[in-house]
Amino acid sequence: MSREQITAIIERAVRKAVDEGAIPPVEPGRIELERPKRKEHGDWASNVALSVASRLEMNPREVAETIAGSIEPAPEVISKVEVAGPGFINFHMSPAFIRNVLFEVSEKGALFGGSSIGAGRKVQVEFVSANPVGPLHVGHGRWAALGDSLANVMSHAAYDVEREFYVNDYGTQMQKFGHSISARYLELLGKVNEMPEDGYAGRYIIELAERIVAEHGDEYLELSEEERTETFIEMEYPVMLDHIRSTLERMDVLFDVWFSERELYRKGEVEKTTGLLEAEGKAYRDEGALWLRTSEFGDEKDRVLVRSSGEPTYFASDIAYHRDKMTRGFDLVIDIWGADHHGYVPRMKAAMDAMGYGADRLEVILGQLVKLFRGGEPVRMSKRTGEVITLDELLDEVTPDAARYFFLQRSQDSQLEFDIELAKRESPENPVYYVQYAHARICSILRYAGESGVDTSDPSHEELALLETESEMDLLRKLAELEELVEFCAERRVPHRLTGYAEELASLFHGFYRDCRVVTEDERLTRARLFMVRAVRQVLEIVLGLIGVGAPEKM
RNA sequence: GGCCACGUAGCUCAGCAGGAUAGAGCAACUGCCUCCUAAGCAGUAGGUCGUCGGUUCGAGUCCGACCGUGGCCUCCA
Repeated sequence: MSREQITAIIERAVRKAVDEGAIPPVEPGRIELERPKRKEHGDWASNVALSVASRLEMNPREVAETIAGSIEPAPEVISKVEVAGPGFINFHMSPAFIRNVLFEVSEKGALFGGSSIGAGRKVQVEFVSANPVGPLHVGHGRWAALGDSLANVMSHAAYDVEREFYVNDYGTQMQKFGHSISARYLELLGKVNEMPEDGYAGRYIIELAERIVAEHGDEYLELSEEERTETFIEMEYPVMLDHIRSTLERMDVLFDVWFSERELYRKGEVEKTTGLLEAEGKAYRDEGALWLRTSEFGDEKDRVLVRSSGEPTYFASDIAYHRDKMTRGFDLVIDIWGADHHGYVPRMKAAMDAMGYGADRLEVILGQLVKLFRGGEPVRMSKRTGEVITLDELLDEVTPDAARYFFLQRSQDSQLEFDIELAKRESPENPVYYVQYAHARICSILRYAGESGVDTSDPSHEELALLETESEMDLLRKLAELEELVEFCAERRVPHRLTGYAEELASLFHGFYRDCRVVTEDERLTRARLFMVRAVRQVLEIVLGLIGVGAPEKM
């Protein structure tokens, strides 16, 4: 709120200075306002004077003084305007204005911090989308945390968000899955059989085969390899899919839509899409294959849609899938992929262009991988033996809250080092507890207030003015930042910034707790502080909710 | 070889469309519980922001080259 107000005030001041001939005619341009890093620099700082002065080739300090002098007084909002440094104009908000945030939190409750920047925009976030041929690995956990929190924060910014999981239940990976089970099945029944070269070697495949033997004995022995593979695929992929779903549920990640690749084929969408592209001249035949002219849309070279064998590529069904997304009316589709798929981005964007939807309607977030550590020692993963730590195993050791918090802590552009020992520790080294503890501590204060029978009704404006110490004002200022934070995280797609804010807010609360006692003999001050503490609790709950972890009342 | 990301304190990382004296946690050291939760607080120490050049009034942030790490370069997914 106050950002727009101050921007408008600056614009008027610049115009006034120009009208009065104090500075030559100049457009203020886009006015940048930022939260200064240092407290002495006030609540907001603007560099208009710096940018205007450089265009006018004037002394920036003088320009700043002139603009600052033209600012209309608004004592109920701004207590002080000053020029500092090379020519910044710093704004100090009035304490009364700062305290108003408490009434806003009280009125809006769980909706506090919401923004309307995304209003009217229908967005889909597609993430995880693992092949249903095995358990989720730890990297999937990171992308689940990332996608879900991004969806949360975009929803809070008024985007109409849908979460989707694309089920790759078709094609090569499924065949490998079926073959692998078949091989283990034969092995268990004493038939000499070699595992397929590129099959899945994980222990879970053996478990699936063991269950089949236990339930069905040798009844599939007589089938041809092909029939057996088909049978096992149909029997077991729903099992894996359920498994994946329940793992995600443990992390409280729920999808609105589970979209099946098979359905695309069954409904003829893949064929229809490649046919359309060919009919429109966007795809052509060469050496028996059908190629999409992706090189005309920024890709390095053209890509195969349908192999010379007549088999569509994964790319073809992915295009059909994105075409389907577009027909569902999303203004924007965000795909979260593993960083190892980055080479795939230009061709998918090219396909969006080729279909006439425009590459801009697809955004791809590339999530970097997770490196597991245990007490500082890297946890080895071997694809050959299948000895990986699955997401489920991680969640057996680490609480889902800790896992989600750790996954979200780093920028998606950075590789994540996840130390299992650290995440397990229920101690101050673990930031998730630090934030949750602030919430629990407030709940304890509120319980205490309730038990001691003090008046907990809302304070008057006069009583609220009793909040005046530095630690109180710092805390109030931080509460007011939530809306900007939500907008920032939503627009830049950087949900990891939520954790930093949560820690800052918790830290300011702990500082306040040190300096100020809430429940005291002073009834009016007690009411004011209780009101503030309830607001802090509400905001912590909101932020923890966006991060996707719980807000415990006791610890 | 080409393309992409990353390189900031001993370690793991933030750093908000270029801004004022570069931040946090951990690890190290020093203090603080007759008091609403010490899962807390306060303090000390720790930096040529990979290197070199460029753009700018101003660069950790933008551009170029180089070095290092990881990933991808298939009619695989």
